[in-house]
Amino acid sequence: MTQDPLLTGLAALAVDAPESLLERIAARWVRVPAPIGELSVASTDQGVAYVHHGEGFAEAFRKRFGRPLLPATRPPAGLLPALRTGRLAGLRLDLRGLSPFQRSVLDAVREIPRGEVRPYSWVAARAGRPKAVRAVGAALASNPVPLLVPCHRVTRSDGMTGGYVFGTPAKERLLLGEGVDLDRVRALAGERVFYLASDTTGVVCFPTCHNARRITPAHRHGFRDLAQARAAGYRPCRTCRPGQEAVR
DNA sequence: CGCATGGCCCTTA
DNA sequence: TTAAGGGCCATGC
Repeated sequence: MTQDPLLTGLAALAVDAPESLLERIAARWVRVPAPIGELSVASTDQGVAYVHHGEGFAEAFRKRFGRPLLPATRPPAGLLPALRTGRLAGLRLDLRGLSPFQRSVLDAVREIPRGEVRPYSWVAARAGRPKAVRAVGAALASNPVPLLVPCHRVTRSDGMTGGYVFGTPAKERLLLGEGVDLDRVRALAGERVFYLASDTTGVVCFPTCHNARRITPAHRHGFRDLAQARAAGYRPCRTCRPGQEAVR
């Protein structure tokens, strides 16, 4: 018998745990529709922690988080709109457990607008680690919340699609669904064009930047690298911010 | 111009 | 503690 108040308190909890304790410890899961098929989504009391596609959701969750998993009665607030519109407003994410580097990578990825793509090197620079390009790839490979943090919008600097947690084909389907003209990106890359400039605005952009898409053909100029664009008198677009990545 | 090869750096085993 | 390897990148034939 102990009179220790802490121990007696803990013993009481074990017998009669308050609902809040369960919610602190366990995660809740739901299945929701997405453009690439059904997703399994796990949330804690802090927000969405895990998005899974395909088989083996429960096993993968247990292996990664090691906490109890219970069914939820409904999707967490903001999840369905976020999947539909790509807007995260009103949706909380639980990204505890990620390293500072991973978090800064995901923060950078969240800057990429729907319908546009950026290179891995751009993400590395925005995350404050311009040379950690491969590490960005590794960090995105373990992105716990794909689609919500849109890592499918990060593509290779040579114009190829690059890898994806849910497979490259899924990545391409998502991008096409958002209106990214992958054929055009590839055609430009085939001509070694990775930047587009407008001689009416004097601005140079990534090809998928919404500003670049409005350049009239007569005023459009393609560049292989930013140095050449700068030499021709163009300054980087303040929206898509080319030049945060390493020079080609 | 296509391919190979170092380089880089964060994570995991 | 260290070593190996990854959703990459730039260079050099």
